[in-house]
Formats: sequence, structure tokens, C-alpha cells
Amino acid sequence: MKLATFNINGIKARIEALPAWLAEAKPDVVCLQEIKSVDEGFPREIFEDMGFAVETHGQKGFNGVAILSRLPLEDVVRGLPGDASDEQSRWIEATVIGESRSVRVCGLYLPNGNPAPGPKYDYKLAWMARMEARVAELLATEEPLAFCGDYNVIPQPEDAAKPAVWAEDALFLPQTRAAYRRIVNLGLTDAFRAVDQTPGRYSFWDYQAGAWERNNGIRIDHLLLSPQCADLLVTAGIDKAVRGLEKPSDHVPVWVELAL
DNA sequence: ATGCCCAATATAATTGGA
Repeated sequence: MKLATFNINGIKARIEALPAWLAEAKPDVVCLQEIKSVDEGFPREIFEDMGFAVETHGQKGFNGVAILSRLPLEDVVRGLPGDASDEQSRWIEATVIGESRSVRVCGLYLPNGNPAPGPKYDYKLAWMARMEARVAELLATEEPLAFCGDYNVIPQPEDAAKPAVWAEDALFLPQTRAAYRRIVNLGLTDAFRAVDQTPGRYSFWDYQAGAWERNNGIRIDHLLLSPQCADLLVTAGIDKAVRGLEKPSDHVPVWVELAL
């Protein structure tokens, strides 16, 4: 089972590039971020016609997450538990029913948090604390879990072409990385790093200042696996070439192959 | 020190992104 995460930066803008990548890469399950669409505005028929079940958690203008799956989806949860007043659509969960076993897939779009310090950074840290609590809660089930998405966290200096530039940024501040490590240290495995420790593997290149042409990227899209899910890990990768295609997102897909 | 580029909104400047 091939499971991917892809921040598409707007479903309307990616209405050709996303189906093209799906046809080429043939993932079974995809977590999408930044659909920038309400549920009713998401073009679900395009993906249903390609054989995907479609579950969305949208929002007008910004944010918005979705799961596409060739396998059945059950028990969908929309929104990160822990704060009923949070109106931003950044979290969706569903159980993917495989032939031999199932995996709980959580798609997430973690807040950017800039500028830091400030209210947006406070929101990021509070959101990460809520995520930590939700991860702990799900880990107690001892089911295979995959937390897939745009974390807006650069975990290590080798995950940025120019780490010094990010020193004061909400994506790389010590507090951000510490909060990320607290989540990982609950017992999760960074699937990509489990199979590839090479420095300079990126998942995002800014549209500005020729970042793609200069390979000035960062790795901020991650798939974190619970122990029972990491046991199923076959391989993982980043579809870097997607960034160089026609009308690309600023992120590229990251994926894992699971023995599911 | 800031904008660069891109997407969405609701008109044309503004907001958010990372």
C-alpha cells in the first residue's frame, strides 16, 4: 500500500497537476493539505472517477485537508481534538481498510506560526501540544498509525539548504523543534529518514528568488509512523521532480510503501 | 531590512503562505 502526503497549495490551481501525479505515481492513499476550498467546492468527482474515496475537511480561502483512498475509509474524524473554539481546518483522520490489516491515517496541516514571537506562534505551539495529546491517545490503541502532512517544521539543520537563514523562523526555532521532538519521542518513526539519511533531501522550494533553480529547499513534509506501522515499512521517497513540472505546488509529494 | 512568487478573494489591493 502506497501512502503519500502532498500539500497542493490550492485544489483549483492544481486541478491538472494533481490528477497527473496520481496517474503517474499510483498512490493508494493520499493526504492532501491546503486544498483552499470548502467541502462543497472540492471537485470530488474527478477523483471518484479515478477510483478514490474522497473525504474532505475544507475551509473558505485557506487551509483545508482531505484524504483520497482506493481502499475503504471508515470512522472519519474532522478537526484536531482538544479545542472546540479552533475553526481552522487542519486535521482529518480515517481508518484505511487493507486486505490483511488496517491503518489509522491522520492527515495534518500544522500551522506555520510566523511571525515569531506573536499570536500566530502561540497558536502553532498550542496546536502542537494538542497534537501530542492526540498522538498519545491513539498510540494507546496499539493500532498501526500514520501521521502524514505538512508539519511546517524543519527537524534538523541537514533538512535545509541554508539553515542559518531559518534560525529565527517559526519553522526552525528551538521551541518548535523541541515540540516536534516531543511528538516523535512518543514512539514515532520518521519514515523518510528511516530509509534515507542523506542531507539535502527537500520537500518544499519557495516560489520566490529562484529557490527551485538554486535547490534552496527545506524538508517539512513528513510521515511519522507508530511502532506497529513502522513494522510494515517497505520503503519511502520524495517525488522531487514534481516541483519542476508545469504549474507546480511549492511542495512535492512524500510517500511510503507499507506491507498492508 | 525587505521584496522577490503564487493563490484566493472580490475587485485591484490585500492577506496568507514559508
